[in-house]
Amino acid sequence: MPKKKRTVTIQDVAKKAKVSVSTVSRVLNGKADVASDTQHRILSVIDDLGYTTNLAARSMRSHKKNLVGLIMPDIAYPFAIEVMKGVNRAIAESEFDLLVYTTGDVRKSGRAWHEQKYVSLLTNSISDGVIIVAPVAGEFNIDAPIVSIDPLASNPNFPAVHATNYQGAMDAMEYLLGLGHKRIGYISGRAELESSNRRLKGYKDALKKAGISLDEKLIASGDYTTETGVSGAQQLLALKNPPTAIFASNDQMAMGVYQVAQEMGLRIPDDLSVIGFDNITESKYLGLTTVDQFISEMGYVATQMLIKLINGEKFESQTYKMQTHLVIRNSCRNCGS
Amino acid sequence: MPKKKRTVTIQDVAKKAKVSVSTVSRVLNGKADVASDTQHRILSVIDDLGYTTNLAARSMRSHKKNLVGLIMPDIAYPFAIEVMKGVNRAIAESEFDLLVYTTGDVRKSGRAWHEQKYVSLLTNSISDGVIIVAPVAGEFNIDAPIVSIDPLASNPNFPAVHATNYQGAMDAMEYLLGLGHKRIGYISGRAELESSNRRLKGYKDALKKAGISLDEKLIASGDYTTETGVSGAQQLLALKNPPTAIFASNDQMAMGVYQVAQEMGLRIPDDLSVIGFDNITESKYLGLTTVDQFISEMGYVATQMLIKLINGEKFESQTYKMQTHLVIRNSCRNCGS
DNA sequence: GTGAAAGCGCTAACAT
DNA sequence: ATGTTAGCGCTTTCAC
Repeated sequence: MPKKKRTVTIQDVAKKAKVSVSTVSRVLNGKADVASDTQHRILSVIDDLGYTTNLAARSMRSHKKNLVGLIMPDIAYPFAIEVMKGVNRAIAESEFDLLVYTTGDVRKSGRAWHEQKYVSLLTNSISDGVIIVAPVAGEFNIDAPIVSIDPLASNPNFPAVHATNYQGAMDAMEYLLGLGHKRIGYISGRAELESSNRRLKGYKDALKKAGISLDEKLIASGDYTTETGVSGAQQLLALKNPPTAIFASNDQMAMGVYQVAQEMGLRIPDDLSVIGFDNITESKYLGLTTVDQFISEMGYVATQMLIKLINGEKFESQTYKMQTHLVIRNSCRNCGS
Repeated sequence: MPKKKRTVTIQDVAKKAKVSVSTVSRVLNGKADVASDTQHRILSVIDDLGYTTNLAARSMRSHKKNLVGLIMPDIAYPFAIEVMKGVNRAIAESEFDLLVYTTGDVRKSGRAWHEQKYVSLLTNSISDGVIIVAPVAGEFNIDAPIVSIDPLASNPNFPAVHATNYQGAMDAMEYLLGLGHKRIGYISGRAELESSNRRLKGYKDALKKAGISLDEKLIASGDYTTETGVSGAQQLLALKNPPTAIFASNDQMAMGVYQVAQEMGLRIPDDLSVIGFDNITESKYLGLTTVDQFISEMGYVATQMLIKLINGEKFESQTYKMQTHLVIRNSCRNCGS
């Protein structure tokens, strides 16, 4: 067990195997024209010395890294974790490895800067392409493959995976309206994201369709964090004429609403119907109704898209829509009363 | 928005700013001795060109990467996610960035090989040190800083973060014994891990202390996955003289036990007491009693240890013990009857 | 089938 | 204060 030995290089292998570095390199890269005799010798030396290729050096020359990067907000964010699971699954089925970068809290300043930095770093340094979850920046001055999940509203430029956000919000609203609710509060998400826009539009259109005029006071603004779910719910429930139902535009905010309802002694769903988009956190155990989207699938699909891009394969669409799905976990006994 | 331009190098910056590459490099690395005039010129060129430094090239020369690697099992594994949150928090407070590598399913073959490969890759290529969660391999032929979380039993060689596994198991057993249980089943974890050993020893010692002789049939072997929780519970409950309580050596396996109990129509905890180590998954919503350990804290602490190692700081202990904590979420009405 | 040598983009002496 | 130059470890022509 040699201790402080310096890192083993291809030179060391070459020397010990009494061949040139180029021959070792050939073996390392599975080139055909190496005598199987030398091949085996080299292989055994590699094993002996415990040599592993220095990725940095390799990628510097060959420009092929077999690595994809995943850039996402702070992983305290459950959505990101779900995505990561899906990405991981696709990676396991591929020849690529995964590098994960987190940009820190969504609300922290400097996020956009981080994101830009990481994208550049990853693409021109060590990875062949990147997946960005809920990005901040809209453009990246690089031409390496990028796929985003839950992209910016303003950015139709590059491939992305979306949920059927509009339809999902409509489904949620139609459910609530069907129960007889007339005053339905809404807590919005990060305004710059497409998902947030589409969900809000679903909310508004559903009201219009039902012939209910929009009351701006019933819309609280949030950013997809539990904290804004709490503050949104407090704001809405403090109204003179509070809503009988609250549609939180994601699951984390729905949890915030749930907390506030508990504190105020409101029973769910009898005193207050709560519905959330996405289904990740504890909400499923608490019986909140949700619009599910198959988040880990989004990661899976995005990864497959990215790999195709990297390999230069063509594929039909630049965007992919995941179906959402209304799940009623709890029904209301005296709704709209 | 120039499209297919090849990647911008330090040379391009130097040329455009009419200085040498070394001057650019100095600016990039915040060296003092650059005229603030040239400094600004260079900075603005960098901005213009959208230049970012090629990490691979840099790390190849400087051997300083400001990156720590986290190597862990497939992230479907909830323990790993918790750890990652803690690591991420420590990273956010530091000058380092985080690279995450997953080695795939614990049960898949080739894991040890992957792990070795990643450790080498990460340490000699792109990161300054690594954290390994629940490792497979016991030794690594590199001398870069390594910290492990939930390490192998056989490996006192390098720094690690443990839970107070023995004490936790004792606490759990004393609780069950205190309820009057005489036949307590046990489902073991991945045998090669220290945590598994210590927990099992706690189980055995607690029985001995209570004067109950060990019945080997009451020990089912598992590997910390829900599947083995299921199979273990099936095995134990199929005994002629089945246990009245089951101590699953982690939370995921406790969930497996819970599932089996449900299927068999056993009420928890009245028909069967179930206790699990760790507290991560749904078990907390289902009222299972658990021995909590503050898993994300383990990630946090491990990261801080690693950073100290990287910076060459000395610190007292090579290992760190996280306290565990028995949480009774559900009490039993007719236990031991 | 194998070796020599150039060079990827960068940093760190060593010059000036 | 700035430029010149020698590599870091690897892959890849181009020889032989």
